[in-house]
Amino acid sequence: MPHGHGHRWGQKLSGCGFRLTVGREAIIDVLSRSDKHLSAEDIFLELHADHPGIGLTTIYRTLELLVQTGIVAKFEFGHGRAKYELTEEYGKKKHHHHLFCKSCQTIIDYSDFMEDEITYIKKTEKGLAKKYDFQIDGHIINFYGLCRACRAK
Amino acid sequence: MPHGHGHRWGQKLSGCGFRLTVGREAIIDVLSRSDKHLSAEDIFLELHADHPGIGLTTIYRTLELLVQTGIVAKFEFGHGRAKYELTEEYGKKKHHHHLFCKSCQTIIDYSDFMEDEITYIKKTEKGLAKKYDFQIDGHIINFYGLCRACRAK
DNA sequence: CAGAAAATGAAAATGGTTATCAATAGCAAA
DNA sequence: TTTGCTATTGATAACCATTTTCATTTTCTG
Repeated sequence: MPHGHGHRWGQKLSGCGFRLTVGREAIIDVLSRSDKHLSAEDIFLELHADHPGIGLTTIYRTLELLVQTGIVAKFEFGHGRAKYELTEEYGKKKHHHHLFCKSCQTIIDYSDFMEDEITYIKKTEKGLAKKYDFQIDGHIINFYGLCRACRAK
Repeated sequence: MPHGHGHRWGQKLSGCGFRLTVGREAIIDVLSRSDKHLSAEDIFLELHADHPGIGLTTIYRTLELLVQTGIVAKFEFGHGRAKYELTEEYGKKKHHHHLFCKSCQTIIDYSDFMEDEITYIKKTEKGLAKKYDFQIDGHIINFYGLCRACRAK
């Protein structure tokens, strides 16, 4: 097997002319093993035990690369710290959106009610694309509110 | 007429125990007159001719206050600079969402297809609230893509 | 109008993210 | 396998939007 082509993401990266490095592999590995949304620093800390050599700079650079190549999705929930997770195509999570607690900043993934969403999104995308002459590549749906624990406070 | 109660927002602010100041009035005025989404700096520059005394700090502080009191809505499109606009209740725009061009960062407001959205949102909010025991206060829907001009480049 | 408390401006601090640059590592070709 | 070109990296400094600090000014109540 050609070097670095053991994963879909490896194929994708080398296919785009990027090199397969231990840092990149380690970062994707952390993302693969986690079911949460991780910040750059989360990843840095997680990695630091096994790979003390990998600096924050590399994490940021790699994440940007992975976002560009469609391997990772970046989310900003308005609390000043971007969060990352593998995209549907490269991760193990299915299509989902986010429920964000404004108080404790917990993020809940949900995959419910997707039939309704897909219907709505498809229709809206089509209409918007036509009316505004826009090529729509993606969408974000976030619900904001208070989780049970924070309501009790 | 009691001092500072000439506008709905004035009533809201003083009703919440906040003072009516020239700075706050000027900031809301800029937002009222604009039909775009303004950043703190946009507002600062716009204000600087008539109110050279109002500093960026005050803009940020005031915007936060206005967001807290529900007079202003804050948006982050992932390009590192928050944008603000009056909420439906205090502005003149009706319920709308945003189409964001990833290339030129233009924001298009759209109010189309709202019937579909409201149906979908209502149903989903209700379902999510129940399933995840979440009190949902709001939602964000953004579509990302490329506008006509940027596709031509 | 006086006094208490809130609001403000200037300047410095913060904190996440990005640029710089010399050193290192991946990989294609020999 | 070795070589050589280049992409990649780490450390550090720079960035830049946003916050904090604190002394001063303004608002508003009594």
